[in-house]
Amino acid sequence: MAYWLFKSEPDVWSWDDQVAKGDVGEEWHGVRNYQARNNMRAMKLGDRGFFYHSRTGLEIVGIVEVCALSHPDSTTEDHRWDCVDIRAVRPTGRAITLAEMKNHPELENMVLVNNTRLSVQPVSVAEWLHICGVTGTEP
DNA sequence: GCCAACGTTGGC
DNA sequence: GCCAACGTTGGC
Repeated sequence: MAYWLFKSEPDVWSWDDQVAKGDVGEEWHGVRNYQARNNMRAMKLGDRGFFYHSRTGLEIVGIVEVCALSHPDSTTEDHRWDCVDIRAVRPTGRAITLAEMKNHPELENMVLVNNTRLSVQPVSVAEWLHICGVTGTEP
């Protein structure tokens, strides 16, 4: 299983919105960046990801699961853009902010810390376990 | 709200 | 195919 991180501005699509979708989940549409798209194309069913609030909040608030493989983005006719569906699994034991993550040497190579602009990004197993441990979250 | 970083577009 | 101009993201 691989691990990922999904960014969303909570004003547009928040963790609460995601939770409200239940096990049906929601299409992660609107990504118009090749790197982020390629990450989604590489995802497998059951892969897990952190749900991160960008712009407002700047913190990881929950864990999601890939529940549909990459497919055409229903919000555009442009066939270049695909996306997966994700569903909420559980909130993190507590939120962890970007500022806090920057203070953890174990996370110094995390994409989130080094490339602020990639909206769908990989997370290493070590990073995943570290963040789960620190926040009291079942991995 | 500002602006740095980055990605994309398009003229040449 | 290069690169300047432009647009967008997202931290601050």
